[in-house]
Amino acid sequence: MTDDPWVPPVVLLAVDLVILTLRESRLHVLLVERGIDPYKGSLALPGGFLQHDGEDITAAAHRELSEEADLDVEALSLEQFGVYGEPGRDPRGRVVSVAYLAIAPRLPEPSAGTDAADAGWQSADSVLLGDLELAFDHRRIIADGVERARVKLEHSALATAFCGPTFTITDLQDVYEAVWGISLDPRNFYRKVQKTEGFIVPAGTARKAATGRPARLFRSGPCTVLRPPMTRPAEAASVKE
Amino acid sequence: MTDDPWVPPVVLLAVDLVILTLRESRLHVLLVERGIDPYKGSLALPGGFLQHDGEDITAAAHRELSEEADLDVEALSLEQFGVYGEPGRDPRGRVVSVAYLAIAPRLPEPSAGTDAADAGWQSADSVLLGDLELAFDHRRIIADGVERARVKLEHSALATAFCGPTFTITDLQDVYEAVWGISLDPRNFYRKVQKTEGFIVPAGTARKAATGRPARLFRSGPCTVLRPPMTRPAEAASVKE
DNA sequence: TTAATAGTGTCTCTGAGACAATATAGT
DNA sequence: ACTATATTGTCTCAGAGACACTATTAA
Repeated sequence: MTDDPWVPPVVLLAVDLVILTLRESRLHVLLVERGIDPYKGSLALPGGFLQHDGEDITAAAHRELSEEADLDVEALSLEQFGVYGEPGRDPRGRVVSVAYLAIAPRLPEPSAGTDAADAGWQSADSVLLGDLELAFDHRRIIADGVERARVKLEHSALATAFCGPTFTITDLQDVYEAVWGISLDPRNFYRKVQKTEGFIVPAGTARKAATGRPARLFRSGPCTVLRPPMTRPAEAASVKE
Repeated sequence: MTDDPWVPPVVLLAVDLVILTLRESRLHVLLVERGIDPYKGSLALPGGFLQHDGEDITAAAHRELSEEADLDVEALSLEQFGVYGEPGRDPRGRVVSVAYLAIAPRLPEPSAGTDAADAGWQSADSVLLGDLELAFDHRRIIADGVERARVKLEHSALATAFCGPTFTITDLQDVYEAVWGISLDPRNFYRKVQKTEGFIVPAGTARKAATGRPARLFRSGPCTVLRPPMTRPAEAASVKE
């Protein structure tokens, strides 16, 4: 064993995006089908390696976000929530992946029945509980990301990021119910949300559905931290419906 | 411009440890003096590069923890809380650092006045507010780590990790006051802590200080998640004392 | 007895949970 | 009028905050 000067090992750095949205009042996550060989054909999170040596990690996450989904990147919430670098997780070598959580509002349908761009949205329940084949350790990353979203809904105004620019209180309640996987009392929810200063601000009256009283519209307010927080019921590990 | 096959850039991966403890009822962080040239002589967080190519990141954090402080690694709480990989943060090249938060109980003094090993413990206030010269972006990492500790104290039983195997309720209160930087009512604290099921369990009676009624001793209980959480007062950004 | 710290009791107010009642639209 | 949804009230109970009081030790 010679006395070579020690040099630190290098790793490949990647970003993975857990992009969540609501579809039919259920939490969905954006997945893509891998086109190249490690796990080719399997579903995986959007993401990839740093593009060039000087690219910032957050910038890479934003870039992937605008590549994979073509969303208004600036308006989206995007937050780092974990690092995954277990030695064996990628057969190509030592890959360390920084995981980001993004929340997207319900997008307008790509076209008519064109679920080609739509194919990527998968129900979070089926991904987490089902036997869907996922690449790498992406099932765990999704689980961690969803859990992070659940916690953030308690303490921040993140829920409004699931909605469009304006929304009704019922829309907002749907977000909480879908992400937490439980049912909430509409009356208590209404009271709570209204009382929380700066969470949502009025934005006119809606002309919405076919039947029933029209709901008031709101847009997200200035406050990002909810005080007091939204309280998640104790049995919030049960599955909805 | 030729059509070379694109290869992803590589980075050097490091871990940095924010090790917190209590000394004289004030929050302290462990810093070391850098011996080699980037920022040589400045204070920095304990940490370093991965040692070999197959080393797990968490394992590297544990290794650094037992190297820098020689603490009982198994007993310590150690949790990843962020990634710092801005391109310009290290003059040596592209270094991405995974930050860990560790909590250590008050250690027995290294010897008599031997503050050689003691020199590393710096007051968190002076580090965050002061003009102490810190290497890299370590001041921000410390700020993020301290903030993480503050939040975790609300929702988990982390506070007991600052104490020894047994402690009094006043000891525990000191932890909350030091980390949050506020004063708490001893009577309400007592009631709250006692009522929280599984947080702390009795462990005999103390024979403690020179004067006053001896306090009961406790050890940390089985519950790690506090329900309901400890509520941090609103003005918890003010400085204590 | 006094000093010093440990621990208990009480009152009030806010906020969560359960649930009834009213308002406003379309048909 | 009837149906469906939105919005407002009311009651009760748990828990936080403020504060007075009792208990147990050493000197």
